[in-house]
Amino acid sequence: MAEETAGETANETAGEAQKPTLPATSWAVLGLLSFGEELSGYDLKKWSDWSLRFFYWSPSFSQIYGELKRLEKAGYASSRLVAPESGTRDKRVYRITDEGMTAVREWARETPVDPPVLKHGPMLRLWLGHLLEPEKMREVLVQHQEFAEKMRRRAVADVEGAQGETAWAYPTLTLKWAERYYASERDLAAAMLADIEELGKRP
Amino acid sequence: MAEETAGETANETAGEAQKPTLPATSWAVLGLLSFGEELSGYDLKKWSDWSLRFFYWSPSFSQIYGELKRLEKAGYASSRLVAPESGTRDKRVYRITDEGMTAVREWARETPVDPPVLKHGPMLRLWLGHLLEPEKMREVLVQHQEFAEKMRRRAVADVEGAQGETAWAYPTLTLKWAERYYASERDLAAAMLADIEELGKRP
DNA sequence: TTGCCCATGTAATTTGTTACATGATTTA
DNA sequence: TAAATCATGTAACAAATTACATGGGCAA
Repeated sequence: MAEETAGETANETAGEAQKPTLPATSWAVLGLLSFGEELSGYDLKKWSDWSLRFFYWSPSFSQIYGELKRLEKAGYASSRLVAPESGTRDKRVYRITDEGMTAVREWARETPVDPPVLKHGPMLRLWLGHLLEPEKMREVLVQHQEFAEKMRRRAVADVEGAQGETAWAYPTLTLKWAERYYASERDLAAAMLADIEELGKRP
Repeated sequence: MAEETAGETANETAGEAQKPTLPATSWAVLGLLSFGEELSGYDLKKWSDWSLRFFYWSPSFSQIYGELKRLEKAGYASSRLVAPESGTRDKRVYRITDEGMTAVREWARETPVDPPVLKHGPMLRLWLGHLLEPEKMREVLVQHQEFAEKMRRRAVADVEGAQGETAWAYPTLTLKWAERYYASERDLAAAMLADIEELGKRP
């Protein structure tokens, strides 16, 4: 069986060096590098934790290290070892190459738009409402609501921090999107709480 | 390094048979079975494709088969082979056990609420706006908008289908949530399109 | 009567996480 | 001066996908 046929036979035509097809996470890491800084794996993790986190899950340290190796092998990034100055251990820092820039630009421009991946644990549990007491359902929703509000606030704070910096115009735009997204998520939880109330009244 | 410390040393205390800690996907599959039907892997995939899909990614066939084996080994589901009647090949069908019911109920009630996992490809690309022409950005957003509207419509259609069936009260509730969620997603894309327009006018 | 889709799985591979190892630096 | 924390990685493992194998019914 084909199972979600998404062909694309990775062909090795003639002698041309074949561009490897990278998963989205690689592009995310290369994207972080595309802003031009020379960064270590640790830096990248930290940065992705507070930027990508709003709309894209932040990969673990170990995966970032792995992706960096892959990107370097593909010629999309180069690295050098930084000698241990006072107060640091030696470490490897990465910088995007010209080919990397070309590749990530191409990816951002040409990749087909595909649906976001969502794994909404709270909704999964509410879908199984026949297994929970209404009280528990409310608890789940309230906690989710609080999470959403917390995220919204963070996005607001970050937007204010980046205000006016034209270099960060697009990241700022996605932060504004995040602000609205988490506001909506919060309101949707409230609406669902109301729906449950309603269901309880006239069964 | 501890890397996202989330301890929980899976201890094998004394002689008591230890409940295995299952990942969310297992619970999703067991949740499908918790409605009481006797179902094959294929059935489950189909059903999850049109129900869970709105708020939880639908696992592949092969993963569902794997989860079923695991659930059976854990004693949460039992299976039997159905002989090939006319027009069918022989197949294995699964049914939830009493222990499975207890376990999934316990999970739904007691598991800590954790944040949804989101991998929003379109936003990732817009975050990298410095790599795209505004025209391309608009294209991405419009396509995402169309996807969201399509999903919203499907949710609406499904809500209508399930109307009134009290057995499906909670699944229906989550469909209503999905309707609003995808409406919001669509509107957020529209708002972002406006923001980009704005950015273009006065740089 | 051949090609195609439904159906049921297993195998190989990739993606991603958690656990572990190591050293240096701050802080109690 | 011991413990917590920052920093940089590797190794082992788990989760999830794609590819492959197989057979039956149906439509051209």
